[in-house]
Amino acid sequence: MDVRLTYENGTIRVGAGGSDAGEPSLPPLPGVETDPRSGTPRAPAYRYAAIRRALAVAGVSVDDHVLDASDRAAADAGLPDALATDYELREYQREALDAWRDAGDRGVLELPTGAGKTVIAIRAMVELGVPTLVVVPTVDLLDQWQRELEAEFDVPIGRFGGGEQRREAITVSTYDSAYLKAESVGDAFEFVVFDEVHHLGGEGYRDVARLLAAPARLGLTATFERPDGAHETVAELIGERAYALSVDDLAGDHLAPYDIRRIEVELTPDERDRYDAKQGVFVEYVRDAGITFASGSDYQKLVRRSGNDPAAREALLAKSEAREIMMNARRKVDRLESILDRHRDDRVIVFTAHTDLVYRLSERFLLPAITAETGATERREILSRFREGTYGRVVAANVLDEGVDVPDANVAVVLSGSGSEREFTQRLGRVLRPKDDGGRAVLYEVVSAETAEERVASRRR
DNA sequence: TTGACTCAACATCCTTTGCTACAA
DNA sequence: TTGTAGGTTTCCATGTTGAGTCA
Repeated sequence: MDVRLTYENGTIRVGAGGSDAGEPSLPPLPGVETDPRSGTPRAPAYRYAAIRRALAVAGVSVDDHVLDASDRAAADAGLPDALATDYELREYQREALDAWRDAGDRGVLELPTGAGKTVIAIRAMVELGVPTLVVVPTVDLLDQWQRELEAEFDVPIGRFGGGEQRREAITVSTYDSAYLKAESVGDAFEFVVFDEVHHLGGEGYRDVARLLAAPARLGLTATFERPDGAHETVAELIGERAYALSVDDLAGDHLAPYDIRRIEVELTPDERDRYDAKQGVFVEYVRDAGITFASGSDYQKLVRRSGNDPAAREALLAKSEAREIMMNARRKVDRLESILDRHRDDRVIVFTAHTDLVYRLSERFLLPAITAETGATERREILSRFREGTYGRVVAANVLDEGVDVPDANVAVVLSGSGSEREFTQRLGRVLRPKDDGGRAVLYEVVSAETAEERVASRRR
């Protein structure tokens, strides 16, 4: 018996081979179901590798055409000979890559920002020598990867995203463009790299991984686990976490040593009155309605309830106002003044959660500001002046957390932020590139005393 | 090519407590 | 009596991004 495998719009079609007519009697194959309309057995494309393994175990001979497009692309580009690198991996990078290869060329590497995840992926591309798709969350990262790959390899680099749709044997793509194109190019790559792979947990983005047939899959992130538990879906699509290092494993060695200093400020009497009143409305509603917050999704229940329960809506609005009061407290701004004084000669990034505060700080301390409203040109200008030293400090909302090439700094001030461990790790990562003078980095965390922010702050650590 | 705009998607959003209806 | 699941079928608000459209 002989089974024919083909790729079709994001699925693997399992059909009879040429040797005998009719449907073959198949061993149980992972993910394969019979399409009710056409009567054809097929599976989501990400099952391709598992199907191949199951058929091999059952001793079934296979007529495999799934990656024909990938093979043609490899031949056209002269792969694998065209891929080479002189770069020597550091010891932990080598260990990480070996762990991934031992896991069957599948899985996620969890390494802190600045640990050199890109070079590990490039080395993996050289070792596999097959057509590869690199998927990233932002256009900024798209540019960075394209530059790196063009510097390293002597082949044209394709690009999906930022207004360009050009496929090559080695191609970089945004998650959004990959989502739009996955069905039509799912058979053209044998290896796929997901940078900042935690994004793949999003409802829509996970389809990108489902529709690609690529058997080799590498996920890169600094923070694999997601509060909503969706990292389990990522593990199913990409593979389990194969290797992990924390910031502390590398600090002092390959990353700068650092201190975290927590500063508590009191609310002003007026802020305290308003905060207690608003927070009280929320807490009272939660208590009366008997809502518990046993799991993360319980908050969603409250939000849904607010759709037709005016009291729930009022409670949420009150909570939102209370949050704003504690996060933008007046004395945080006063405290920032003394921190900026103390670090006159250092390179400082100030992080906030709200854009209003960014502009207030920008006005009061004459700091260049970056928010979502800052255009691409102006943003590049500010970051480049920060890089060359014209600016010694910059203030930003959540913009600089991820996916942007931010110049080196040695002092971070978190005036406000969410309870997200990911956000905190990313912000810390902004000051951890090793310093020429071997100096320590410092992160200040400014928190309003006796507010919910104390809980928020401990959650993210 | 660019810039301004809209739209959709994603992420965070969290108190110190014990209800109510139904099935086994 | 005891133990367990409950329910919705999208979304109070703010911030951020990429893609697409149009001038």
